[in-house]
Amino acid sequence: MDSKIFNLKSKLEVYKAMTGGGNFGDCPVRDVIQGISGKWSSLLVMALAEKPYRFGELRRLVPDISQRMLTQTLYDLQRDGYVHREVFPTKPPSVEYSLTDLGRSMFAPLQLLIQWAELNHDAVREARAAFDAAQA
Amino acid sequence: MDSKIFNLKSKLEVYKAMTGGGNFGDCPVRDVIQGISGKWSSLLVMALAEKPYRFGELRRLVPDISQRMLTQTLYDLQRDGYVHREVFPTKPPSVEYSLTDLGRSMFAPLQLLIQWAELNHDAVREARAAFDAAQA
DNA sequence: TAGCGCTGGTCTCTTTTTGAGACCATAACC
DNA sequence: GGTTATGGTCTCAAAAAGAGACCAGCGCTA
Repeated sequence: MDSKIFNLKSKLEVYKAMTGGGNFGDCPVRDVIQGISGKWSSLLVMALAEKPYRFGELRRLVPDISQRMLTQTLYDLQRDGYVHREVFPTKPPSVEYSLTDLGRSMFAPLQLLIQWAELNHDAVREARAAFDAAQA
Repeated sequence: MDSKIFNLKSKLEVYKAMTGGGNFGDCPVRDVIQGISGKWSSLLVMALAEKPYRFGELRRLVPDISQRMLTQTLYDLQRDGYVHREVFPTKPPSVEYSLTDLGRSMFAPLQLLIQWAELNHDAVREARAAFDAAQA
């Protein structure tokens, strides 16, 4: 009932006003963040932010993803309203995925995080190396 | 082989294997993003951005996290250079976790994503409901 | 002095998620 | 008739996450 996560949220009202009433499953941050923090979500959103892609194109674009996870991640992104899925009646039928307005809206802040990642990749790699060296 | 955190080492081994194999090197974004896109990472970084916390405080603050995952997530965040871990020789010894400069730097864009999540939580929930209704 | 709790973890066991890869129906093309 | 391409699904193994017992050391206190 009185989740401490809500307390955390309260303490973080430095950034926003406190919202009343909340319970266990109602940690908005985690609810939303978890939907886009999957292993492949950000990568796929990043790709679709560039332009719409078809299933096979995405598969070739992100070769490390398994077909199964590509299907599932796109399904989840579609369910959360970030991605639009359209089937074209060609033969064989092709399926195009594109960002919705909500998806584009979400990509704006996500892109900043991605830019940070690109800029600071070396720093993170160095931190890892230093940490592993210290542990050995 | 690191005897410490015996049960938690597999992720580390994967990291090492992939770093050695060069797979992650091909995608800096995924390399970094994956480190902060874990289920609990953003929540813990968010908490530590407010002020340093001790292990037990974090556990009480985020009661849904298991002690095991709290240990591991903090370990991973420390390894990537976002979090500093300091042991104080009190009795019993207490451990304080705080953000590093790199962590604070990363939190800046992360915070924007969190703010987006708070603002658009309702839109995402509605999208989910609509999708589920359409599927039924 | 024998229990009890607090500290920050670790260990084992179970469940959920992810990964690897085979399989499928369709139809055009060779 | 076999090959290619489409966008998937299905199964099984491996990895990650969750639940909860356990641990050592010290202070308290009964």
